[in-house]
Amino acid sequence: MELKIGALGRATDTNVETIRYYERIGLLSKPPRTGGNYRAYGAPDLNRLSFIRRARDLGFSLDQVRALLELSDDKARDCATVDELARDHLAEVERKIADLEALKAALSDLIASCCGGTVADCRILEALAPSTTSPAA
Amino acid sequence: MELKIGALGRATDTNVETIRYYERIGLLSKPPRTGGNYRAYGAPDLNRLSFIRRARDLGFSLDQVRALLELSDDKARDCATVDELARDHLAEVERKIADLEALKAALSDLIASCCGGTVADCRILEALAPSTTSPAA
DNA sequence: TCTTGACCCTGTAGCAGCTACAGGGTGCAT
DNA sequence: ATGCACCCTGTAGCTGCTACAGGGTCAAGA
Repeated sequence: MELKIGALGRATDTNVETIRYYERIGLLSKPPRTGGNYRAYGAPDLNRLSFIRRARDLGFSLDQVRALLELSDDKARDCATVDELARDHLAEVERKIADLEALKAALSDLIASCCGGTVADCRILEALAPSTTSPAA
Repeated sequence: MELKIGALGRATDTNVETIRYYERIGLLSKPPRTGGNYRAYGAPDLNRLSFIRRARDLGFSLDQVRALLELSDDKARDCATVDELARDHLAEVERKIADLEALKAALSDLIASCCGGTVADCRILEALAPSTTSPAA
């Protein structure tokens, strides 16, 4: 079972440029080549790339994915590190959500105050503008 | 009232490199220079940069900020466009929150399934790994 | 007067995580 | 023989900054 890069891309829902990029940064190893210098991938590559894509979908950074891959290669190891990585990531996601919630509240306030006049007395722009100091100071 | 770039940066809590960057991309106009070729900013620049920073803090993209600035220059204009921009942005923020919530749920599931063995039977890695097909197919 | 030090200048390269070319080669069908 | 889909390499672009290197300016202190 040999896959060319296009087939691997279709199988994992990954852009071919992205696959080559992963190879370039060492996330995927360089596959053997066919006579015509095409990359020839096998099942392990497919598995590895699928793993990467799932982790990416879950929002892990490439560095985190790299760490997860290394951990999963070392089968005897205690899985506490994996757990920690996931927990750290979860905490990060929660932080982001909190930030966005605050943002959302601020934006909602802004929007609620718009009463549809002209820009000259738009409350949204007013809220963004610096505290009412005369511009020609 | 003249400000050198450092003072403007301190006044608006902005890195000087960022100010120069904003100038380079045309978000701030090129200020006059002193005899020693230093940028000399006035109050309008301070106001404009403050506006930019607040909008950025609210998560507007530089392109959106650019649009807001253009809109606010045209005082006679109907402020519906401003309102629309803000609403679009709010929708975007809400979409991001929803995505992150989904992510959070998936991660929580993952973490809940970890039972602290070795990596060989770590459920987190298992969940990320491709559906149980033999690797050497 | 000289020197130190804080500030300023330009230009370029780097970060994440891809994506999009240009300009060529391969391989199969018609 | 030709067309077309696919592959190759290498490089540059995207967002929104940030971080240099390698210089110039200017005010204060010795």
